Amino acid sequence: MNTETPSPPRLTRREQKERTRNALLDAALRLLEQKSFGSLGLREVAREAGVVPTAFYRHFDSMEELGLVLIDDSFRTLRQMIRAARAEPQRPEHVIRRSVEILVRHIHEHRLHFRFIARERSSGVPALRQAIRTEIRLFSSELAIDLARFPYLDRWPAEDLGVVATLIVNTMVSTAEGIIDAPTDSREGEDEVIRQTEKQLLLIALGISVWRSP
Amino acid sequence: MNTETPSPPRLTRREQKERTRNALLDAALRLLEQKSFGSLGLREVAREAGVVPTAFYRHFDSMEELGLVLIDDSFRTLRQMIRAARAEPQRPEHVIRRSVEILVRHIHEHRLHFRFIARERSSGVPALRQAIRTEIRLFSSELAIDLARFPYLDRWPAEDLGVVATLIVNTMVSTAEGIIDAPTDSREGEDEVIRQTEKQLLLIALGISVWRSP
DNA sequence: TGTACATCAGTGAACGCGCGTTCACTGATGTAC
DNA sequence: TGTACATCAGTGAACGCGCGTTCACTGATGTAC
Repeated sequence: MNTETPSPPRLTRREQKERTRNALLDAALRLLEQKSFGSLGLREVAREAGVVPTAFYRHFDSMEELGLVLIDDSFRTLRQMIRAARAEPQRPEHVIRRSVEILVRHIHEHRLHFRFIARERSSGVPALRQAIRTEIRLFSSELAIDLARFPYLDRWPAEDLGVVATLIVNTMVSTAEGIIDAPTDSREGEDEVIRQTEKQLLLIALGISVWRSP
Repeated sequence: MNTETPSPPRLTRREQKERTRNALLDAALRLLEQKSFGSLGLREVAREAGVVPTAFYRHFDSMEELGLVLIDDSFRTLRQMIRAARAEPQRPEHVIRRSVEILVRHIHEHRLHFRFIARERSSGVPALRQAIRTEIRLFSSELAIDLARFPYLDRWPAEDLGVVATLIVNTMVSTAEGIIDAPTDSREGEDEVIRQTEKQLLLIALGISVWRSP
């Protein structure tokens, strides 16, 4: 005898709605592997998500709103990564290697998010571009604060810390782009990118060590 | 009495064709200020250029072909800039300031080209992205050769020169993006970008001066 | 627990529109003699 | 120089298609009693 109730509602209305919403977001992310957000259509996303076009409007007012949510999600996970990285104790001589390692792992785990951000950072959709710029600037500021915790750097003027932070973030962004575009199967291109990034960061660190603010 | 022939053909067929072709390229560049190439339509470009959609096919097989021509044109003028810059004698202590100055002037003179390149560098149209990446890589290689002319650097391994060149080019790309997005009227944002770039390049130069290849 | 009603996520038809591409054409420019 | 023909850049009508958005709907889930 089957003791389970015959056909209990597996999902509440709320859960089902959440599920469809995520299906739409995931569908968009998947399609964004191949094309830019500006040329991505509402019907296209709905089709990929397996719902009828009009269902889209139950979740988002427009494609732009969906795009902003994607940006939000992308940076949320990125911030989680940073928080985790900050929490673990770092021996100074390993900071570079370890930071690059964490970044690379995170890129692999959130490849689609990173690809989306990298692509739309300079895109033609003003609202998205603006939102991403703001997040990256925020990110630089936080890095500047982290830098100020290092001995010697703690006496630097905020402006110079900002300049250095921006340079480091730019380098990290290039790294991300390099890894995203490297073919998934071969690890060679990726290892090359990693070595190059480490050298670049080392060069910057050396520059910092002899810097005298003009 | 009018001594001029009444209605001589002002333009040969060839010249007229060239003119329309340029009108199409210019129209596309103008439209690309507001949107990405991937979402730019053939009819849109023809309309902006003042010709009928079908006339487009007399000049390009597809939008993609037009895009590749735009990339070609953009980098052609960039290479002219570099050649001119290389020709003038540089005193080492002014290299950074002078290089940034030249770059900034060139960006102003070819704003639309730069905006296009900056936008499509990470875009969703694979053929264009690929073409731009190739050009930028070429550009880095040339810079690496230039670097090898400096005393001290001439004894560096090619790989390390490449790493440094890439870092410098990345920084210059960021600068270009910053200047392109700064509002045209106010010079404040732009001056800030310039100062920041100079500091970043100086930091890199300092790093170079104490670098020992591991 | 059972019933009667409200809510609302997802459906399906319909709309007007701009798209890329085809085709036969026109008339000014170019060329051969 | 003049004439007769060839070339071909740009035209305009037409096509089928996918788009974003509207609307009235359905039927399962939620709620009040």
